[in-house]
Amino acid sequence: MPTASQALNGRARISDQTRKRVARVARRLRYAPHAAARRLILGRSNSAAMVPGSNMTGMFSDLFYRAVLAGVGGVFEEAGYRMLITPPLRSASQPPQFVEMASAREIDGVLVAGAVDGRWVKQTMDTGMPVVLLDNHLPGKPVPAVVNDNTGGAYSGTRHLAELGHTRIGFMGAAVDYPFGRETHDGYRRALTDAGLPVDPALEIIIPIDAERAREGAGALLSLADPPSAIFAVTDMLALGVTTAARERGLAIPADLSVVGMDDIDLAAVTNPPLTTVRIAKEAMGRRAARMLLDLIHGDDVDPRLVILPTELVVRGTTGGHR
Amino acid sequence: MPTASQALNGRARISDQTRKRVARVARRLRYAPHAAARRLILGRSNSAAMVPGSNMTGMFSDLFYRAVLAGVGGVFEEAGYRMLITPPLRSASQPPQFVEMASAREIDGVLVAGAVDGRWVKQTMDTGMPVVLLDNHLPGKPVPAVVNDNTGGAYSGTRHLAELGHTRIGFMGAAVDYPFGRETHDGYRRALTDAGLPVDPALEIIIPIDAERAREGAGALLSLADPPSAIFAVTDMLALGVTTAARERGLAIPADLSVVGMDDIDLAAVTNPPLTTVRIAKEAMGRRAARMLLDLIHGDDVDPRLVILPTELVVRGTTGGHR
DNA sequence: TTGTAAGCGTTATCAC
DNA sequence: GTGATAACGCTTACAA
Repeated sequence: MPTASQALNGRARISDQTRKRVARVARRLRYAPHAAARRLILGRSNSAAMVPGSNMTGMFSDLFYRAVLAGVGGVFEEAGYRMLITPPLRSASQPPQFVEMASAREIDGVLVAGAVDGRWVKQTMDTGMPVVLLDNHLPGKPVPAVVNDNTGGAYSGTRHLAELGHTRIGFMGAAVDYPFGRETHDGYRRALTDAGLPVDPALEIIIPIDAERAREGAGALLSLADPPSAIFAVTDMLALGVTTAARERGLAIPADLSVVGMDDIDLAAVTNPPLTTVRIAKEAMGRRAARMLLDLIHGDDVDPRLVILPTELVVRGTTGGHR
Repeated sequence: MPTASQALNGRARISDQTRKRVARVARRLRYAPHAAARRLILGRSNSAAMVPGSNMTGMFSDLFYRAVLAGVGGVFEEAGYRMLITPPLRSASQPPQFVEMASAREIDGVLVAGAVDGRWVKQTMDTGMPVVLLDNHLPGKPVPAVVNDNTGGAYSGTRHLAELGHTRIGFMGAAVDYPFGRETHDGYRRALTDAGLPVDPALEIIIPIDAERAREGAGALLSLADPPSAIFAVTDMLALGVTTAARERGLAIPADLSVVGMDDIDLAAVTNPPLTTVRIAKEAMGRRAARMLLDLIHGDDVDPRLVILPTELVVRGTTGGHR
């Protein structure tokens, strides 16, 4: 029996002939090793949990996380690791599924994407289970994390509008309870200040990420007595809601209203007109976080603990000079 | 050691005092049983794989499958089962992750939602692993499945329009490679025929499920020399694309164009005007499929193998009489 | 009521 | 280069 194991796993001093014979028989018998038995003796499962944070409404459908997931999946697959996605968080009082999976040693590590209660993260790390945060970080806590430069991204999107001559620039922010919301807001305000523009709270609106809500919100902004001539939205979905609202009011884009989004989802390039946006390195985020987790699992120290990925302004058709 | 096991699992003749003492110590030691060891001896893992079918790519899937997932998750949680979601299908030639997980006995059953290559389903079932299909069925194969009455749903949506006096009723179908596409098309045509209306292929358009594509497609239909006065779309997202296109052309809904969708996603009730649609019992679909899988896992026979859930026409504000 | 021994399927260790 | 043996952590039969 050990011979078979050795042969199949390509481990040790086994003659080529035996190896082939074993392989043939295994195939004929449709033999597949029992995962539980392997992980019991090996002490690892070669799998990790991918946890959709509570801000992640859709799962795969969410265009943002789909790209992130592709990055994570690619690295895992290459490393022979399996990614298990856990269901959306359940009844708040009970520990989420990943906590149980971690304490039962079903997985070797945890990757949390987005908003999560820090308590569960701590509890999981306390058992020695590696955890990496993605698109989120717990300020002040030494939890390894990979995030986008949200502040810098919002800054550059807003600055782009200011440089085009806009002086009344609206802000459509996200009502989410993880740093993304605050950081984008900071970036927007800082850009205004640096451009010598006043901050006007009347031009700021903060809503859940949802194209329909964005449409309504944008409608409100555009109905102002002194409406903005440009709007920075913190995600492309929100920006698309803004363009819809503008269309409904007969406003031409970018002639009457300039719009900048953030993400650069696939859809952004093919809308009419194509969306000017701040590109987030989504796949890179996923890849980086996955590698970090793998390093942690292998016992290597990761440095730095917080990786901040730069954004890139992509100027397309929804922004133009202020008349 | 066995005493501890018995005490914790509430199995046998253990004194209440011992039981409590064991529980206290376990908590203090933060003891959690090792999943791999348990499933090795018990022969089951109390977990099942939830597989997102290959049609679940775009954002449409979001709202539809979220509801389905809620149904599945509820039943599983109640039964003490864990649901593991596998990543979207990878490079086509390799077996998808659920096949490997099944052959390694990592899971006790598989729930596939949507389009899937029948080959992998067969291979999995051949190993004795229970499989249930959800929102999909393999015609002619005895794979247990829970589906919506797509034909009947499309029929009732179309008939509703015919009964309102519309004689030129457009069809916006889904280009997907699982029965849903064909079935909805059948239902539409049958309703026309039964209403004594001619089938005009010029009024039919079949596109990927995507609001943006629907907008373009609807634009084409509405630009016809003799345009339809009503459109039946096979999903709410498509229907929403139609209403957007109509708005762009200055058409009033329902005065100038009646629209019916299918799904009844949450969004449908709050659009302006609210969408008339054919409601799919999404949560019930999930619950039913989950129970079926659990029965199969417990060795019970399920009967019938194919469960077809009825739809319900929900008349709201996007349909009106033909002038 | 409790403790002892066996065994689930795999791999690592060690004689042969 | 190959085969026996032990061990991973747990649960279940069975003996005390």
